[in-house]
Amino acid sequence: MSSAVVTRFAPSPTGYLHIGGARTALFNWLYARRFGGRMLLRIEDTDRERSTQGAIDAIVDGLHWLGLDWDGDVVYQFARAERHRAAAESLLASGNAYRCYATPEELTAMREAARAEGRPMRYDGRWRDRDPSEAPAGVKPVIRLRAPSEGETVVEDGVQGRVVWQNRDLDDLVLLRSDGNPTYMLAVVVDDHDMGVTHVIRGDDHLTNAARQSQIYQALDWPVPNMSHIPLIHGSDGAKLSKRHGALGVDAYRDLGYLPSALRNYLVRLGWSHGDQEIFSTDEMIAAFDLPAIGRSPARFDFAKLENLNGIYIRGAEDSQIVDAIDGILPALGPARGIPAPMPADLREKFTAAMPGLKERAKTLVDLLDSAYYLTAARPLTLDEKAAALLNPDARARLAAILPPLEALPEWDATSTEGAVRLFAESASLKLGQVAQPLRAALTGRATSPPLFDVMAVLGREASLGRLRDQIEVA
RNA sequence: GCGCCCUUCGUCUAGCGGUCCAGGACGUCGCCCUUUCACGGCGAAAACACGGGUUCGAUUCCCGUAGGGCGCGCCA
Repeated sequence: MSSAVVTRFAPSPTGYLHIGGARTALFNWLYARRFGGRMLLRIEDTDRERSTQGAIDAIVDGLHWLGLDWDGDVVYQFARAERHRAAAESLLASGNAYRCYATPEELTAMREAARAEGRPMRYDGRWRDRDPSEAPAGVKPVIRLRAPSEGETVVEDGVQGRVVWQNRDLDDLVLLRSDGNPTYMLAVVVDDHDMGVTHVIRGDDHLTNAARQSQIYQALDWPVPNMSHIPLIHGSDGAKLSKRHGALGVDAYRDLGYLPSALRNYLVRLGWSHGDQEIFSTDEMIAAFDLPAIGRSPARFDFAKLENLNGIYIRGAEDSQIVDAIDGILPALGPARGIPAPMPADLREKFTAAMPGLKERAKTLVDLLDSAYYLTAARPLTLDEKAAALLNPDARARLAAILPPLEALPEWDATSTEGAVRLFAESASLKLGQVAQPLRAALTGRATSPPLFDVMAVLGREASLGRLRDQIEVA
């Protein structure tokens, strides 16, 4: 077993963990788990201007929430700058790199001229073979890779297949900046090598980088890891996923009421498939996951399908798990609904009691919270005009007439709500629906509301039939 | 502009030369279940971008065209 799989997830901490990154992390995680390997986490914080601790925390939290873990300590790329510099120096020493004294202004002018003349926008190699003695005074050089100018660079991609570039189309990339800091391109290669990464799985926006990185590996005389470039996720209009599409942080999906299990399932099926199977438990995904089954075309993000999956996962979850999940998003959603952030024990009890009915018809936790409105509604509840209108005059009169005698009815068993409701209806010589509709409206104050049985299940635990009557004032 | 990648129902996809007048899922529509909303069941409409090849035979292989995407920074 000399080839144990090592994958890595390497986000740059310049924002939240977005949905595309989450999928990349998931794929790396699945691949490592599938082949008994390890997944490492590396924070690419070499851009000191844009990297923040808040972003690092958001990424770590996001991974935790999604249920993705990593092996070993987190590697911080910036801390390894010395090692990267050494690699650049060795490349200089071996003649595989050279100092370039072109100034940023000069390079910008070069690019603009190239664009204007319709030529490829590449570095022209003006310092590639120039004698260092010609270096202008006062200009700090960068170190560039002396990339092969002829022949081709080939990447045997696990997803894309064999991809070939003509070396003449690839220019001499910068390895070390003039301030002595490594570029991403150098750092990635050195880190992946040092960390023993065997499989690089990332978005296909890195496909071109794969060619250039291959050249660095070759210059360093290191073996090139297996590369797999997975297609990007696009918005519903086919354009690159952006804020307006749902390129939200995973924390936003959590607050939108999605379950991590559902999001994982949705994400794994975006670009990857296993026959006709749509629902995968974590174990099933691990057992079935493989790179060749990943498609090569970009997938559009579809909230409707995510919602459907989420509903399936909500219905299939344990009641207590759903309550826990709700508790988790209360800091974000509770205040607006008047629910304190750790849920009080008594409310938790009500939620749990109502959960069987509640989760049956919710697509998101937010839906569920909305339809559980009656759990926290102020009592007594009034049967307002709107609600009363739902009851036909005849039924309304009979309901009003029958209310007092309800006192005489036996207390119902909270576990047999349906029976109690039927008893209630029969006492008033009304059909079940005739009672249910207005009663539900009264209890929730909403047009579309949770089914009567949910309401009763909870009220039944806290009130006798008689006390229930007191909670509803028929206008 | 140059390079690379992609192209099956609205969307995610199955299909790896004949089993395909193309299968599954979401969504949509209809019916059933239910005196609510859901859930569930049944059913319907809905796709191989276009043009050339190769082949006895192309959704499947090759080449173009069109369309889309990504990259082309001393960002990552």
